[in-house]
Amino acid sequence: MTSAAPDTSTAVTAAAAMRPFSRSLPMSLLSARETSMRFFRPLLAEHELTEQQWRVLRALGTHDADAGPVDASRLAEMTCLLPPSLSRILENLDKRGLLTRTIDPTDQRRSHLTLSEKGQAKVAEIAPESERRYAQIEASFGVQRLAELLAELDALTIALDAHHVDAEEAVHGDD
Amino acid sequence: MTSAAPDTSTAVTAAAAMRPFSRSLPMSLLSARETSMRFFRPLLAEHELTEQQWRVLRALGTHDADAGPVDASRLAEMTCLLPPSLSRILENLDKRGLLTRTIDPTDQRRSHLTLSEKGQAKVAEIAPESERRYAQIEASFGVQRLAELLAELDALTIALDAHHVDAEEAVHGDD
DNA sequence: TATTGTTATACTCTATAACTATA
DNA sequence: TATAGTTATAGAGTATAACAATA
Repeated sequence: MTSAAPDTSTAVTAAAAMRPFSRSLPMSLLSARETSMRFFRPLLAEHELTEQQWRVLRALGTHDADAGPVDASRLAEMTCLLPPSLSRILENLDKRGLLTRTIDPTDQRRSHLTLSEKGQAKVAEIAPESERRYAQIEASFGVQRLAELLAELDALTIALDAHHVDAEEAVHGDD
Repeated sequence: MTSAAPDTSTAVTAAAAMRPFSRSLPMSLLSARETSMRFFRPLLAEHELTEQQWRVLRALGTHDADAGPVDASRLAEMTCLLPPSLSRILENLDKRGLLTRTIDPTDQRRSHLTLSEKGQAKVAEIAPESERRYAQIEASFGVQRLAELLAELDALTIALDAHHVDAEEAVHGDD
């Protein structure tokens, strides 16, 4: 190679130095999520629910009451939704009568969010078919194998979250 | 239980019968993706790229030329984008001079999509810092452990995709 | 007649900032 | 002063259908 080589040789080299697109974690996670969501999207569409609305209903529907009441901040974290997005989803579900909001007596800024009876019925209506489709996923990949994959995914999330908590503390540490 | 039991008892039971929200595959995949994307979002924002635009650049940048040219259909599949979304992203990248489109001589409906020199330079500019952040993920979770997780994710995607290919064939089988 | 890709349309979510009410 | 939650705003992607050009 001589100095007559075009500038782009650097670019090509550097791009080629990246891990292949197909072997990147975010992409593998997205592909896996897309293929798994394909099992559920038609079902949600039948019930006129977006994925995000369903996440909220589902989170509230299976929330363990022993774990304390759910407020908007906590629900946003659970469902991977930003507060403004959640706010509008809650407004929508509230209008449809699926949601009950009660103000926290000890802190009037907070609301305790629960499913209304209608909301519980909606989840109950969808649950059997949802579980049936989930069982197809388990059957295709193996129940045990899927359980191990879930455990690894959760371990990854915890490991990486710790990373960001560190970063956040560093920011506040400047105060 | 008597006939006096309220209707909602069924609802509550069925909702409780669902797997916990935190143990559902789509949710675990989403959480894992969110935490991993947190490593890259600030970087992409610095370069004024959305996640989806970056997926396209990245797919084209590391595409193996031996695997044949990339057309829009194939790129949509690779990047998990719907054709209309991809169409606008390509328009955007084209306007920014990052993209080259050449019409397939053997089928004039198709375009062959590649990075322009500027596009290659853009990817090369971002790649080192992107790889640095990826290395942090590997360090947090373990290189080997992450590789195994990726392999399982890809196996899952293949297993579930086969499911949908079957379903699609069944539809066309009615013709 | 089917396929590739774009355009049209309506809706939803994302993201950031600003704001209100409460603590 | 800080926090919980909503509202404002701009922008982008999602999803379906309809369309033009090509095969």
